[in-house]
Amino acid sequence: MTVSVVLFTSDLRLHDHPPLHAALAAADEVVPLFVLDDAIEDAGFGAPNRRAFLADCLRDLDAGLRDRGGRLVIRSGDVAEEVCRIVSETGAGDVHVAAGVSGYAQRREERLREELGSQGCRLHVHDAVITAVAPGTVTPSGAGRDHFAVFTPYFRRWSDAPQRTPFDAPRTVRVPAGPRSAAPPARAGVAGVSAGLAQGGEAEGRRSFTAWRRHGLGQYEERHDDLAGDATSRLSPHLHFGTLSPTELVHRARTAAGPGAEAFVRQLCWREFHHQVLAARPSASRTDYRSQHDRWRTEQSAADDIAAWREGRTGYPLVDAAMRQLLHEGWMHNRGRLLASSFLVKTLYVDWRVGARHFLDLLVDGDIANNQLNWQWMAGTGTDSRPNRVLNPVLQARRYDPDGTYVRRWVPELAGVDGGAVHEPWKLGAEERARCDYPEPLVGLAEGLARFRDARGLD
DNA sequence: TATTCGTTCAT
DNA sequence: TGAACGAAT
Repeated sequence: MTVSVVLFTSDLRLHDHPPLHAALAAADEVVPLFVLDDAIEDAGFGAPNRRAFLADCLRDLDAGLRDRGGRLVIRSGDVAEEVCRIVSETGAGDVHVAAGVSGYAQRREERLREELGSQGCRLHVHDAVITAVAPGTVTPSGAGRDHFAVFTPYFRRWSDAPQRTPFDAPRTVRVPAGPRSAAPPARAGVAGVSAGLAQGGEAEGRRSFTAWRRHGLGQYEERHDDLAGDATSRLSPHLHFGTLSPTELVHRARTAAGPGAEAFVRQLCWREFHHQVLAARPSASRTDYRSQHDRWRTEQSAADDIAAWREGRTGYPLVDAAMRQLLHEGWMHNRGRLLASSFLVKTLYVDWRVGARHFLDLLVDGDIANNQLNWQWMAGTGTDSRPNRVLNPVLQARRYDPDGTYVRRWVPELAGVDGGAVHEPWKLGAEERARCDYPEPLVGLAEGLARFRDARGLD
């Protein structure tokens, strides 16, 4: 009787799962294992919204495995130690895991390789699980370059890269009776969760994608930047936890075809672009990818401004609406993310790491590669070739929330102001102004711009 | 084969 | 403005 272990990480699904597929093909029995890693808690990355979503995912994965005659084995502690323990309990000869890109994932892989090797157990690291195209498989043609720093050429090459046909979910999974499992964590047991947090799990992810593909994909190109329309796929948490397979999404979007599908695939590629940058430069999660020699304002020197930004009371309605959506849902519209991050780094001139940390504390899809590199993009220290652009929240509001619906949805103090006037409450008459309990702008846009341009040494 | 240069393009 | 590419050298 041969036994293999499948270590689930951010790939909490049964459909299109190469490690599971390989393990089932080669062994009589498989131990599907998930380890709640103490290291993640200690590092402060166990944000309540993601822990709650993760709880949904683990319950659903366990349910899916039980439907197929198996179960999920859940342990907590140190990942490498727990894997080794399962290996010695079951006599497994092989461990399968998806390749990851973060520093954490790379260290985990190294430790597994070392410790399993000394136990005489083989480690199989599978590419193209967390991304459709594995980082490093597509590189610029010039010598010595290990990753793309510009999106468009990457997109072209990524689009031409071969992709496997998605695997079906297995019909049956035989799990040895021995290994004990902790009960799957309950979402209800997590404190501090956003009231409007989405539900996790593969079944929910597949249901969402199917519905959105039918009703949202066709108009995605025209509508994805419309804040009030809320017409994005909202699949980011499922991609983060791997309850949906990027390979399958690309495959099914390409089958659907059309401009909406192309625009959607392009966005999926942005995620992979950031993954391949981080895989090549793991330090970009903490330090400037391309330094502009900033002397950022910090947690200490800009405490009041930062608090106002976090709580959604900067006095700029669209920024505040976006920040309150984040607090309430643990998720933010992508256009809001760009605007809110530009405001913090460019207008308030606060260190991008402060903003990135706040987003990671709340975002259910909070992902090191996407979050940190998008923040660096907006800070002008990332891969943007126009590092000094500043988004004007009023102009952005006119373009992406022309009639103010998004603002009124999230900023109840302004719910009584009609139309686009809601974006400039400082222009309201004294009487109407007095009726809404809404703050004055934290800083003038011209003043913020001057500070930024001065700090960057621009004329 | 390696370097340079013009062109394209950019969340 | 700078990255990427491909053509020219």
